[in-house]
Amino acid sequence: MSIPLAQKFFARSVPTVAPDLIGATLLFGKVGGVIVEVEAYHHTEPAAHSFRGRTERNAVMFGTPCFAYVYQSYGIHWCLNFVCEPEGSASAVLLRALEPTHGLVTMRRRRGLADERLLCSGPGRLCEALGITSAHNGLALDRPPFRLLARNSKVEIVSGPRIGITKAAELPWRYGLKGSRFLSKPFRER
DNA sequence: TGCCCGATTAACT
DNA sequence: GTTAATCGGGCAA
Repeated sequence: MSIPLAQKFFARSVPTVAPDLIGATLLFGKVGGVIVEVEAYHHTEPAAHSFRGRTERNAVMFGTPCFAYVYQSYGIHWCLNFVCEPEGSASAVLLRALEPTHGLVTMRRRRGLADERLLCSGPGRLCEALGITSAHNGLALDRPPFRLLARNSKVEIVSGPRIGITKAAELPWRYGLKGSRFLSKPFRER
C-alpha cells in the first residue's frame, strides 16, 4: 500500500523532494493522477517568486512545508506548488504534469475536448483539470481535498533545465518520469 | 501612477 | 516556427 506524504516528507531540500515526487499519486477531491513532471524553486535563485522577499502573493511560500502555494500565471492560468524545506526557507516544487488516473470524465469536461494526453500535461492544464484556483492557496497537503500517496515501486527519473524561465535557467531542477507520454515537453536525450 | 514582463496556453503560419 | 490573450507584482519616477 502507498504511504500518505506528510510534513516530514516535504521538510527537506527542494532538489531532494522534487525527484521523490515523481511516481507519487496526487488526488484533489475525486480527481487526480500520477506525478510525472515537477520543477524545484529555491529562494536563493532569481527564478523563484520568493527571491525578492515576502509579498502578499508569495506569503504561503514563507510558511510551513506541506502546504499548497497557488499563483496566477500570465493573468490566465493557475499553477500549483508544494511548499518544502524548514519553515521560512521559502522554497517550493512546481507541479508540471500528471498522468491522469482518477476522475477522467470530470477532468475532460473541465478541459473541454482535450484528449487524455493533454488533460494534465502542463502546469496550467493540470490546475484546470483538477479545479485548482487561488481559492486553494494555503491549503494543507496532508488533509482533504488533497491526498498525496508515495510511489510504491522504483521509477527511472530524468532531469534537465527548467522550462519557461530566463533567470537561473542553467540549474537542472526539472525532473520527469523517464519515457512518460504525459510530460509537458520531452527531456533532451543524452 | 505608469510601465514592463512573466514558473502559459492555444491557435495560428 | 510565431503570437495574442490578460493581469498582478515589482520597480522607476
